Formats: sequence, structure tokens, C-alpha cells
Amino acid sequence: MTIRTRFAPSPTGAIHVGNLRTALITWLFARHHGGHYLLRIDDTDVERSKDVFTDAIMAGLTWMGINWDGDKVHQRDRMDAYAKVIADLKANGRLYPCYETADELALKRKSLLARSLPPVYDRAALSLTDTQIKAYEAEGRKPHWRFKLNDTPIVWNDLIRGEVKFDGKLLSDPVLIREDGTPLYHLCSVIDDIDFEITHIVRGEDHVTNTATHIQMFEAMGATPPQFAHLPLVSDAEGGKLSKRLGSLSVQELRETEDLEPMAIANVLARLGTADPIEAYDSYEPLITAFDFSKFSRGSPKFDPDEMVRLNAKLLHDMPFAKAQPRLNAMGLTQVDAMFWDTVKPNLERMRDIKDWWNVVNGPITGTAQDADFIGAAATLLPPAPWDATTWKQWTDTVKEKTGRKGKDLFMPLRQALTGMDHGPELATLLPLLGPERTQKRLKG
RNA sequence: GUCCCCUUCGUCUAGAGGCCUAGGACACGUCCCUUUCACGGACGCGACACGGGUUCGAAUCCCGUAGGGGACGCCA
Repeated sequence: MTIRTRFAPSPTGAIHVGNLRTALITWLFARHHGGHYLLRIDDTDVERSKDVFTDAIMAGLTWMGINWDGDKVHQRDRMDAYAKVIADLKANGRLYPCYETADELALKRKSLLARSLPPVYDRAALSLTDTQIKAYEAEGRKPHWRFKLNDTPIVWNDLIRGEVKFDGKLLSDPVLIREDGTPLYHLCSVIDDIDFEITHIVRGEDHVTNTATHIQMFEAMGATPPQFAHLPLVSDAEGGKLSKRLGSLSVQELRETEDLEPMAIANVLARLGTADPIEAYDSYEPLITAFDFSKFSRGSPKFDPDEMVRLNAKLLHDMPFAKAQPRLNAMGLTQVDAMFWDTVKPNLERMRDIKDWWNVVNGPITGTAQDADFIGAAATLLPPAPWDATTWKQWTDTVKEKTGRKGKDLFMPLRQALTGMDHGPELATLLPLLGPERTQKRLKG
């Protein structure tokens, strides 16, 4: 059986870490099994859905390297398909009209809660008489429609949570059609999952109760429910909801503001909450190969944003020039060559840091002219051009011999005079990058 | 309030009654390498939420307590 999955964001905002994790894990699962991964845009809420968000979601996924099969599907284009199913469900009585206003329903819930009862819909609409209905209609009320749940136990074998059971009595009949006649998420989602032959639904555990009602909907529509995998929600370092620092950032911000590499994000999101260690892989292959739902824990893991930054640094330290070059060109650093990259990359945390090192080598530096006598003496001992990787040792050996200095007293003043900083790349490789002219100039203040 | 899920080193976890003096990864510490940073290597620190049971024996099973997460929308 070919596995078919989908990622179904609603374009009502930017995609954040939590959503991105679901998108990624679903994708890894699909790719691991050589299955399909569909992108479905859940835009039934016309008020809040915006094309700019759809564009941002696609751009974010593409940047992350999460590709989908075929064209994206919009729910707003599928209204005819929904209408057919709606007619069937009305005909067989699974969809029934209700006339309560939102305020009345809120009141009912409040009253149940006050009596320590679960706020389940009382199905009052089912016992409405024709006269009462006519009275409501005369008032100008339009019905919304609920799906009538069967009073049977609902059980499924969740790929992550194991056997999940629900008592139908504790669930409210879900509203599937709004008063204005537009269909709601539950209805559209189930119909689409049937029509697109989705075999596995992967989503956050905030959907487990929905799944219970969806299973009855699948059955009411004559379909076999797919398999489900409900991911524990990721929580903040403080244990609360994801809300602070990187956890609240959109993909666009992770990319543009935080300057993170896609794989720095992916490595963390793919492995967080699993038994596999988080590693700095520079491609998806190892993540796809090792993917298995059984490795996910059932508890909510805490997300430490710093982990992404650490991984980002490691990825840059290991990055070959060929891979960095397109990025550097895009940043306008077309003059950076392999030698410069290899010299400087161990000191990078984020790609943009390279600009600072470029300026240290090429731009003017602000150094404090300490130890001027020593630096002056060292300047006169510089070997003649051309310089190579051995020049530094030649030079400092001579300086050591003539001045009697060694260790930190010898090297640190030189580093400071040459770079204006007390840390940085290996000076043996940095010196040739500076070249005789700049070196002389800096040594002379 | 009701229902569901979770609780092992700082963090992510392994662990499905004796293989556990509880294993790994990251972080942290010390040392080695080193002019610095980083890399690499070695070693180390460090946990079964609490209280009762069951059992010859419990991190593992049961009950309770506490803490955390989720759900209970004419949102998705």
C-alpha cells in the first residue's frame, strides 16, 4: 500500500515552529516510506484566510526543503464536492439543524460547567417541534447544522499514543455547517481525506478529540478511517506553551532575523522528543532513513531554542566552500574564496558573522596601540613576500628570537595589532589573507 | 469543573519484574592539544516526582497525592 499523507495548514498567519514540526515530521514519514505528501490549504474561513499567508507557507516549506507532491489543493475550490456529501448526510439524518445562537450556546456551556458537568451539547434541537422551528424561522434565524454522533465507544490504534478510546457520550455533536451555510473544518477535512485517499493523518495531540468525531464521520460517509499519529505538543523551556524567543518565531523570522540554516532547524524539530540523538546532519537523508513513529515519546518535550543556534554553528564549521559559495554570493560577498572561508568558518555562529570577519581582514580596524615598541620591532622583522601558510611561523620564530618573548606575551599583542580583537581565526592562515601591505600598515598603527 | 495523556541526569531520552552498582546524546566540568576561539580526544559530574501497596525481588505492576500538557468553539 502506498502511503499518502498531507500537511494542511490554514493560511491565517505565518507558520511557526510548532506547525513546521508537524509539517516536517509528516514529510519525513512520507519520504521514509516512499509515499505521497500533499499540501492542502485549509482556507474555509474566508474572513481570516489570506493568499499572502499561503505564499509565505509555501516559501517557508520550500526554503526548508520540504517538497510536496503535485499541486497544492485549496478547500475553497472544493465546495461542490462538499455540497454533495452535505446533501447525503442531511438525507440520512446524520446532519441536523440547530437554532441556538452563539450566546445561547455559551450560556448552556457555562451552566453545565457550573454544575461540574462536561459542557456537552444537549441535542435540544433534535426535539424541536415544527411549530418551534417555524417560529425561529419567522424570527429570521437560520440553522447551523450538527453531525449526530453515535453513542458507541470509539477506538483507534494511534501510531504514537497506542490504543485510544473515547466514550461518545462525552463528546458534543460537532457543528459542521455555519449559520451562513459555509462548511467547517471538520467536514471539509474528512471529505478531503477521503477524496485524496489519505492513508495517514499526522497532527498535534490537540486534535485527539476531533479524531474521535472524525472517525464517526468517515464511517458515516462510507469510508474506512485512515491511520492516525498524534504528536505531543512541544512546550517552552519554562514548561508552558511555545511562546517565547525562537519558539514564537515564524519560518521567515528564523531565516531572516535569526539567520539559521534550514538543517539547523530541521535536525532539532525532527528529533525533539524522540529517542534518537539530535545531530548536525547537513542533509535530510539520515533523518528520513531513521524515521520511525515508535521513537516518539508520549510526553511533551521542552524546546530549547539555543539548541538550534548550537547546531547552526556546527553546520557552518563543517560546511565546505562549494556549499557556502551560493550563500556568500547572495550576501554580496563575492570576493570570499575558499581560503578565506576555511580560515574563518570555525569562528562563525551564523552565516552573517562572516561579514564581521571580512571587515576585520579588509576593512579598517580600531585597535589599541599597546606594546608599541614590541609591535614596531616585530614590523621590521616581517619576511618578504610572497607569503604563504608557513610565513606566520617564520615571522614569529624570528620575533621570538630577537625579543625573547614567547607564548601569550608574544602572540596576543600581534593578534590585537593585526585584527583589533583578542580572539579569531588561526593567525597562520589569516596572515596571508591580510598580505604584507595591510600587515605593515596595521603594525604601524 | 469533566475527560484524556505525561512525570528517569540541567535537557531529549533508553528502560515493557531480576541483564540497572539505571545506558546514550546534548549541555556542563577537568585534563590533553593549542597564542585565542572552534575542532578533536580522554575522563568526570549527574536522574527513577512523592506516599502506600503487590512480589523473594519494582524505574518497570496497582492505588493515591502532587506537578505538567491537552480537549471540552457557528477556529483550525
